[in-house]
Amino acid sequence: MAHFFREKLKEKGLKVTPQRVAIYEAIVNLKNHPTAENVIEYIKLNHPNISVGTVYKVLDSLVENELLKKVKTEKDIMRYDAVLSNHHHLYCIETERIEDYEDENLNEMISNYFKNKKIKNFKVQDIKLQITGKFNK
Amino acid sequence: MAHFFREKLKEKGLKVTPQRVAIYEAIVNLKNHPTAENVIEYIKLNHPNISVGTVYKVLDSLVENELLKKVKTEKDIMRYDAVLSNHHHLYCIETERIEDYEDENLNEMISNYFKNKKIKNFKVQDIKLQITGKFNK
DNA sequence: TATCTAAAAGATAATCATTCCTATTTAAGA
DNA sequence: TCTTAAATAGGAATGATTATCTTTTAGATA
Ligand SMILES: [Mn+2]
Ligand SMILES: [Mn+2]
Ligand SMILES: [Zn+2]
Ligand SMILES: [Zn+2]
Repeated sequence: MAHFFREKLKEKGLKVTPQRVAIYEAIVNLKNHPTAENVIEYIKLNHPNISVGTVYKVLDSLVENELLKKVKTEKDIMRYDAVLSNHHHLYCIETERIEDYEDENLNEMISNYFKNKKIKNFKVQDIKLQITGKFNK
Repeated sequence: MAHFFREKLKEKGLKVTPQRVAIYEAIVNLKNHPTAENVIEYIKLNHPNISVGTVYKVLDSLVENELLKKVKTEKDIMRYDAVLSNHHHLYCIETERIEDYEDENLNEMISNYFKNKKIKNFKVQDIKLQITGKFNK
């Protein structure tokens, strides 16, 4: 589980520290694309002396090294994602909930569409859907 | 130009103030989905006494009343959009540039796709593409 | 047109997520 | 085990945003 992560750190020349492992596991376990604060709260249970600055620095460096991604939101609080595979997001219009949405057919349809239809003056690297709406219940 | 805006304010029961008009025009003219700071800088040219708090308050209330939209980003600085029609965004991976992308065929294709393919436990209200990549120079 | 008043703007302090700084600790290679 | 560059802890600083309080004003009314 954390083995993949340790290997990735080594690949990138980053030291394997308990803080980095804990922060990564927090993101994986918390689901719902947690904030730095969510991560700190979660980690403090088992790792009470972690420093806030460390959490922010680690999150930043993991994003930099492509072990995490940031999620685009309309808030000034950053949220993080441990799912690196190509997927989309469901944004709840009444809560802060953000869920993953995987859909291989959709990916293919969009990728086909942009194989023909080029956008002028723009080289596409990645396409994600932000699907806003309401969760049932 | 600003006539539409004045009418909309009245509809919503909001007073038509010079500050609101100036802020709205700033967003329209600046393009590139400006930040509050961009707006303040722009407005100060013709309206030197505007208060920072007013700008934030007005932006908030215009979003609330659906005269502006927020743009989703990975930064803790909010950006605003005066284009209300259904459109997508091109995000530059190396600069802060965000451009509008309108594509009626694309909208139709996606809308058709989700007419059949329902997402379980989720009622879709709006779908936008965030297209990341690079602008040609 | 002058008067009235709730809403809005201005000025400035407070908040709080994030960043910065630096002394101390530690992962990991020799 | 020793060494050292990298990382962490702890606390101060930053800066976008929000809150508070006073003054002004848009627009309704007489
Ligand atoms: Mn954001
Ligand atoms: Mn901030
Ligand atoms: Zn995700
Ligand atoms: Zn736009």
